Amino acid sequence: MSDRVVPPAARRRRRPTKQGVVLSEELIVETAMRLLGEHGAEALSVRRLGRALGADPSALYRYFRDTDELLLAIADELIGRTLRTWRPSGDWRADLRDLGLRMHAGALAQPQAAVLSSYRVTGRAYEIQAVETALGVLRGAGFPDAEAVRIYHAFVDQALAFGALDSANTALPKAAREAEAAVWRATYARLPADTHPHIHATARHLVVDMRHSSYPTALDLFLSAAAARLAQLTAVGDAHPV
Amino acid sequence: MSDRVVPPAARRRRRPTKQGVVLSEELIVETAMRLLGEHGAEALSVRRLGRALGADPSALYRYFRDTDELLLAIADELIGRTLRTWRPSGDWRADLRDLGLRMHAGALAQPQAAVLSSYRVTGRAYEIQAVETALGVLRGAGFPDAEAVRIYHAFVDQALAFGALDSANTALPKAAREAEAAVWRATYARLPADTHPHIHATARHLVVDMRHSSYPTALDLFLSAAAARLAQLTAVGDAHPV
DNA sequence: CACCTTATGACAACACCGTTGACCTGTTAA
DNA sequence: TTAACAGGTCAACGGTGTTGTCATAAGGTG
Repeated sequence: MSDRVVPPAARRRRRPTKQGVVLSEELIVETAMRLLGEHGAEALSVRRLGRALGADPSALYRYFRDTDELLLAIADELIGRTLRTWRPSGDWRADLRDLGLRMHAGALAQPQAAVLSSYRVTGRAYEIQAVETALGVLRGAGFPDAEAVRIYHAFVDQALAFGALDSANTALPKAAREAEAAVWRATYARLPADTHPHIHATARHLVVDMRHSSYPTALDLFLSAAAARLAQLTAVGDAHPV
Repeated sequence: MSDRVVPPAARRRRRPTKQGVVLSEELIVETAMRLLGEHGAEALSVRRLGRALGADPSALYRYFRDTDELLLAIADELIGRTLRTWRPSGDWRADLRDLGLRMHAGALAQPQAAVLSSYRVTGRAYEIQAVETALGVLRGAGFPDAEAVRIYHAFVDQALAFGALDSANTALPKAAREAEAAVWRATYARLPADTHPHIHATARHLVVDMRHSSYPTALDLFLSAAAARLAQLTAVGDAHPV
């Protein structure tokens, strides 16, 4: 059955479920995100979602072709929330920095959804808007098209990848997370100087540093390198004007 | 039943299965990796693995507490393989570049194991060895301890994060992956100039660039920035010698 | 050699999962 | 007023991870 899903625009009959709930794409996505936030990634199944909504699980297939399409809708909503409050200042470096930090924070706000969706291309409205915006910042800064795309790609993947990595860690069961923190104190900090000189010498820093996300550091290094590259390109451009 | 798994050292009775196979932790991990390599991510289930081994699925629970523990065993083997062939040249930048690319390639070689293990700290032998090695490269290059740790953290997280991101994409069902490729051609490449000027102007580059991993770009930017930072630190160090 | 213990494999069952074809019914447009 | 049909429901299929129970061959002991 491939024509089960009716495009949102064409929906007109809002028939309530047995339990009196009127379904909609928005309500389903909202409920899914609530489930994720409350009970973790494994709580998101078609059946559970149906139960949470007060509808038969199969009713969801009138709104999403399959679970993957639902996941993409969740991802896009996440992007939308991140983008909604962002305002460009005109300084490309500050703008990208702000955007990156917002994406990262947005991922951490919904770790389970971020883990499941960070590596997907949705092709949906918010995502398109985000691409357009970020590309605009880079082209406005003076990056030539090919370079703007390269830098954009690395920038957005870096934000998504770190967001997912840190989200996955956040979403870990409490016991596992504490066990990992203990490893740095109990294992690494106690390695002797003769077998592990470098770890031994820096143990103090490792214990402190490894607790936090390294994304801010990675982001700043990224922006520095991008700025250097822009300066280089501009210099060449000036030497050989079109 | 929590004491189902007998520690490998205590195993003595090697009773063959009905089909004449003698099980072992190594054989199971090997077979799992072969299965993954041959038939993709979705081919790895306890039942399939049992079938491939010529044993009842439940027999695997004598060797691994659950599928997660099996996956960590696979991941550990993966780390070992990645590190085993790496040799430092003495040029810190080339060495880090090589290490990063190897980690990334290693992740892509076993995508689903990478996805599930990238955000974990194991504290096991291979991991410790990797930390010691990478820290040694950075300190050898002249980074002061605190800075070496900062850079190390960002470097390793970046490699892991991109490895996981690209792995997750690789591990996608074929249909979903093709759908994503199509989104760039069918959706993004066709946006009109008046509503989405930046995407429209760079569509040609986007279609080509978004197909590949952006890790090499991100890695090179990272190394450039780190080199610049080192030069800066060294200059300060020379100006104010201890 | 025979006996006993027990590690380990096999079996069957459980509770889930995503998905779909067939059916039924309330909403809506004509 | 009514007929069409969108959309909710039901039941089923074939998969999944996991576990309680049982059978038996391996290996130590005498």
